[in-house]
Amino acid sequence: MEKTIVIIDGNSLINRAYYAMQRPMITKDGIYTQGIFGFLNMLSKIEKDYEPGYITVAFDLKAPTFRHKEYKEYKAGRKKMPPELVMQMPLLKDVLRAMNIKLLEMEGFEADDIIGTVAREAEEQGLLPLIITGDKDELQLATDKTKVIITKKGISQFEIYDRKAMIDKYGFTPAQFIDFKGLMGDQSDNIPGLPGVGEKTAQKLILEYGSVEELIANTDKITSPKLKEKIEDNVQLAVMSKRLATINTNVPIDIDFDEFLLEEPDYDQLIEIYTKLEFNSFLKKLDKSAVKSAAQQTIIDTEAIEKTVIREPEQVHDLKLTEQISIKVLGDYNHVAAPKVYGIGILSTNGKYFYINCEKEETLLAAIDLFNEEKPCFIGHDLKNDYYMLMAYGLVSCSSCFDTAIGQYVLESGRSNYNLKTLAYEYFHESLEDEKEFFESNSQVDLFSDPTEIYSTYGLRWCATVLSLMPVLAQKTEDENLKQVLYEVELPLIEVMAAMERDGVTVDRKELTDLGEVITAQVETITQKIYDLAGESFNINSPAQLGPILFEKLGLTAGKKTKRGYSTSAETLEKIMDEHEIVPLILEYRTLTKLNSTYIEGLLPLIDENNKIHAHFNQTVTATGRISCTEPNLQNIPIRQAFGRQLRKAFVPEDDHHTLVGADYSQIELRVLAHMAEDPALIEAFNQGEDIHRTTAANVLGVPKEQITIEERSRAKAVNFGVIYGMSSFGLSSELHITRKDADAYIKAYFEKHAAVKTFMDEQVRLCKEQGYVTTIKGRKRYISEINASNYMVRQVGERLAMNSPIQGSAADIIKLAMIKVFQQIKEQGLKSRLILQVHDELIIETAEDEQDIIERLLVENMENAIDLKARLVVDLNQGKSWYDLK
DNA sequence: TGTCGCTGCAA
DNA sequence: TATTGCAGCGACA
Repeated sequence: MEKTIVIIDGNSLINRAYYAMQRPMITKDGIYTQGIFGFLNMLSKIEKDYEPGYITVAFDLKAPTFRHKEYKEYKAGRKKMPPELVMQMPLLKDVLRAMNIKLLEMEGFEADDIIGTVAREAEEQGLLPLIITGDKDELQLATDKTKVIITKKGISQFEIYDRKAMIDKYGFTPAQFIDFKGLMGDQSDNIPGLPGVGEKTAQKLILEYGSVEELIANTDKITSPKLKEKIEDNVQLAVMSKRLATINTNVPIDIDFDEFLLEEPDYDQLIEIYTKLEFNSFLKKLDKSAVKSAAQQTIIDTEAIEKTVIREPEQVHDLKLTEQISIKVLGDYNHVAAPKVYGIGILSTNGKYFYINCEKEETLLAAIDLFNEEKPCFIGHDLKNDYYMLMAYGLVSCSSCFDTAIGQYVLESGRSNYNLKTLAYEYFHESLEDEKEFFESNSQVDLFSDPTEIYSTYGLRWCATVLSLMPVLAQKTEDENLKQVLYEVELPLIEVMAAMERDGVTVDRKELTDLGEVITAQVETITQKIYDLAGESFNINSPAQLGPILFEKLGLTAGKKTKRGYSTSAETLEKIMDEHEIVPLILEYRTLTKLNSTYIEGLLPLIDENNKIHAHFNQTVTATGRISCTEPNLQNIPIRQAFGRQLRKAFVPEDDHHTLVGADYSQIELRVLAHMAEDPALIEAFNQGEDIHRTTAANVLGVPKEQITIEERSRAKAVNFGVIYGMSSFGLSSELHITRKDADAYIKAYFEKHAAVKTFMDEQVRLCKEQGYVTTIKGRKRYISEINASNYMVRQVGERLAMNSPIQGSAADIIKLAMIKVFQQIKEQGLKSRLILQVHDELIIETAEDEQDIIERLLVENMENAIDLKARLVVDLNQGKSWYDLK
């Protein structure tokens, strides 16, 4: 049987792949990969579909080819490959070499010519050539045996041509395709062709005369005098164009078909490069045993571990724990009802595994007693979950030795997935089933069977993976100077977050529903008015419906456009407030429905039977180091508008014997900036207790502070914000509704008065470009791959991130340190009060009546002294019977 | 049902 | 064409 030989046009295919990908792919180290990724996908599809026996990839070299010698302008003016793609070329070649695929390239010739030569010789050897390219020129190589695949839209679709298919589609043979192109020319290769002859005329002439030569010999038969003249005047050009378009199938290259035989890849090399390129999906497809043996680390072998299942409380008391234990609590919890614990898996550092079956609550309580007495240091993955469940049953001692999710987070705060399964694969090339998969593949149909075995085994696999990961991550964090942020900030914070979640926030259900009713009534009235004014009823929430009504039916002035149509954002509508009375009504409708759906309807189902909301505080979400909050997000409860602020009346202490005490940092980010930039004017202003925005205005405008108007102060405030965000004149101008020129002038004036700030910002950008990341006060890192992008806009984004992240991230470090101290002291002093919320620069403690003074002092002391800054930290205190009163 | 774009809330 | 988030809704595959 004849064997297929796949011959790939490397440059063409990676180009297609690069532009076909919807979004850029980029690794943590800033390597762009989407071209390689698309190329490999295409390659794997071809290998699957055609099962070739031979394969090779041809590349162009930079050196000029014989075509350049013939025609200097050949390929002149062609758009250059973007650097993001250029940097992928050598990497692609590395991958292909690791796959043991022979690469072909030759000075003086293009990939086309090599491909043509290989195809011709392959046919002579009795092989079936299959050419893969995105370049239609190569259609001329099609024969009865040689097929040419042209990629279409993206890389997943393609068309396949042999000689017959060519004739069917174009009406002429592959050889005539060259003549066709000789007449028509080719803009992308800068082949001139005949002036004034386009696709249609060229097609007609070829069908009539068969070739360029025949055409030239028979110009007398051409009826159109103009066309005849054109051809006769440009005979040389047509001949040269044809020659340029002709692929040379006689390149003097040594071809040894044995080298093209499909081979096993060099696994070590391939794995190394896939890992570098973060091609986890391709890694998974590789031969498993080969992948595992190539992993640098190995996972603890669970088969070799001694397993003990414990059911009785007495047995728990006899357990001997090591100082550090890897733990996995198996249970169910959703934050609305009390969590259920099925069992606890414990893997000691001496290699013994215990599974505590907690079917009997006494057994669970005994385990928690044991933890509280022995105070082991826990090692886990997402330890907060384990703590949360155990705290519900009385766990107090939660010292965290390591958390592999958080370890990875400090190494790489930008990623979206910290699943243990994912990390196990990345570090050990080991496939670990997640909980769902594991239980699906192991659970029996018999409902009465004891699930202990499954839980126990799952717990062991989890703990073993965690324990295997810990030393690897510990070493990496040490190598990257991340010990401080990990061990002093993030790990001690875990139990604080778990406790905040567990204690929850009490919500006055009635306050919420009452407000909801008021809103609903108002929404009804407004809706009716809007329908009347519009002359029809429609979905006001749908920009797609609202847009046409406002800007077509009512003829209001349309502002910005979005991808889908008219923008109906508040910003746009505010500009046309006076054009029609429907506009303010729509804005009001928006405000009210937002409050209702997000903050009333959204909140109510999350209240548990004790009137508490247990939000999820996430420690591994933000790229800067802040905490985030979900289900619900309690960090964006309205405050700015008086009406929305009412919602805060629903957030109350759990009973009459408690009050809420809130403490917020005053201008923490600007103080951090003052400190990091060592700006004398800012430091002085803060340490003198001045109103910073007023002082900024006075400095920049050169006017005494007393004379600064409200307006001037508010502008200075926007500028101060702008500085933190990595200000652009465009951003400032749109914020302040002033011209870019004025914004520019303001920024310039600001940086003249605060030269140290300017220096600091420039230095952050410079450092980031040099090392790829920026750091905070506690050494937290943020990698910013955009910083060296060739695209101006992307690079600008990178520069702003480089300026903002150290500030935002340091502020996050500081409040985290304060939270840890506050929490520890509440615990040490045995206080009844509880830290229940953190909102980036603010902490809220549900305070027992008789502890108010001590809590207030504790908050101020620990927050203001969390860290020593050149611009001192100042905390404002508030207290009240609801969150609303904390103002 | 899942995903994306738009919109809007907070620091 | 200013930083970090989360969520509801409508539209669409």
